[in-house]
Amino acid sequence: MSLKIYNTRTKKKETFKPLRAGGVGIYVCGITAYDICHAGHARSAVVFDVIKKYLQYRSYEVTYVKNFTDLDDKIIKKAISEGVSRGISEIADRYIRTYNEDMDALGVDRPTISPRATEHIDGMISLINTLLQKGLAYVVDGDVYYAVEKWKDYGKLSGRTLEDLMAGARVEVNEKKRNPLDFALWKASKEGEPWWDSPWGRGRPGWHIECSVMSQRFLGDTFDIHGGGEDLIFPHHENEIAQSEGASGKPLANFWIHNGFVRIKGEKMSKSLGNTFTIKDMLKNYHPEVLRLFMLTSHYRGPLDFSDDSLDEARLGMDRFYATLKNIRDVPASEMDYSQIFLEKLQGRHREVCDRLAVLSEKFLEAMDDDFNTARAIGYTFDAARLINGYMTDEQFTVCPETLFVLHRAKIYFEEVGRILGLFLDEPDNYFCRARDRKVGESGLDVKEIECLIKERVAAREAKDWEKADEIRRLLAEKRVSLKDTPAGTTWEIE
RNA sequence: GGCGGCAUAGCCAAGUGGCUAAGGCAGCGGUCUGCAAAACCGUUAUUCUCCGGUUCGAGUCCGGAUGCCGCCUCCA
Repeated sequence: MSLKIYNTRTKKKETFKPLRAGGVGIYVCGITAYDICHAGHARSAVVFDVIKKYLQYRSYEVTYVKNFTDLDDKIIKKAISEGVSRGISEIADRYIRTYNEDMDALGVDRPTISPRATEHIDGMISLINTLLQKGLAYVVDGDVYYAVEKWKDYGKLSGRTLEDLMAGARVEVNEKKRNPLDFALWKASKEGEPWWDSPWGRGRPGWHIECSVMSQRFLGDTFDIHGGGEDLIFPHHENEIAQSEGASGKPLANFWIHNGFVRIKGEKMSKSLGNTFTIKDMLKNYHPEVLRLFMLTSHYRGPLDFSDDSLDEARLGMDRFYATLKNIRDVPASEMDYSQIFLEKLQGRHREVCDRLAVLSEKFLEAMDDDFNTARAIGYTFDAARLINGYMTDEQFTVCPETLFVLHRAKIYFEEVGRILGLFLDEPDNYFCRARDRKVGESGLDVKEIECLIKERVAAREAKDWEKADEIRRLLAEKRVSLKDTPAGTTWEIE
């Protein structure tokens, strides 16, 4: 089996081969730290987190670099509007902190390296110098521009030619530029803006140059995977290629991966449309793994439409998984020893379940190998849940060494899948309590009162006083509390 | 205007030219259950927006039409 990845550069799925056997270098363009993160940031982060986790599962040593843009017009604007004393770094620090909180909550692993643009100004100046020496850039009044006409491959990532771009030019008029498509590598600072000394006077870097410098610094001239949201294909990544390849003469990245956008009611979610919702808001209403499951049940390259209904649906799916996990865990394993059970010795249903689980496990990996098809992979995982539920609710089911062996296998299956997707990491009881407690908080109900009534009902049921039991059920139902009688006792939740 | 993507059941969503078009949610029938819930079993697309073409064979490839969306301006 080999991993295939869709490469934006070639518009094809290609077999993945790392430059260095056993190791993979990934660079993903990170956030500009000037505001609270929204669902779009979450999607991108989760997608690349799963890609990273899967590569690690496949035994690659992954170096994952994701930058923070901590120097930018929007940050400057925010600092000015807030009259912040320490300027842009205070703004950037604040939003980097909230970003990290959000990512930790979502179960997104921290990157291997998270460099900040302002830490690499020297590198940017030296890269711009190289581009000037190579005749790919020019200086005008303290600004430095990249001359796109001098770079033969300009447009190769986004599939556009200079003529295409000219034809559709919606570019601001800037008389300093020789070609309207030229972009700034360095900008002379205006009054009140942060600045750094450079051979071209006091100024600050353009947007694209930081990624060229930081990726080269940590991953080398050429590395394996470069990723980001699909909106970055043009101009950001196109310009990165022009800068990096123009300077080094070597390909920047072998694979370009771009995730699709988050939408609301069919429209792109974006700050300019004002239809964003933040990660923090979503986490108030949903378990983080519900959000992950939702994002991973459609393919990373396609659009993903967020709505309360679709998130609620994802929650039901997640409930299903955790119910299965709870059932497995609640089997009284006690002291029963199954160390003498081996797959080869198993027969009948036990053997059949193990075999089918093994097939599902294989199919899961096949799906992941096919351009990280998490949607299909999760489909097989639902099959596995049904398989195990069926096994456990069968009337022949009894707790015995064979059963424990099979359930142990199931547990391993879910752990393996969960490690790759970043799911099933919570304790089942905790998962359900979190959901319930959240609702209790909203409804203002008294937990002690509810549990007291449940105790009464349990007693009534033991006395086979069905009338009283039903009366209590009805009483609680009026408060939107629904009861479930299971072999392990009565549980409750809020509708 | 230039470039590109998408269109699959009531809804969400996979689908790599060839066995019966994954999976989830909702619905319906059943098993189980004191009732209920969960779970399980069965069922729900003779067909993949429409029209042509290539092929022994197309949801999948090609051309066209329609509709929706994105990039070309900061954006994940």
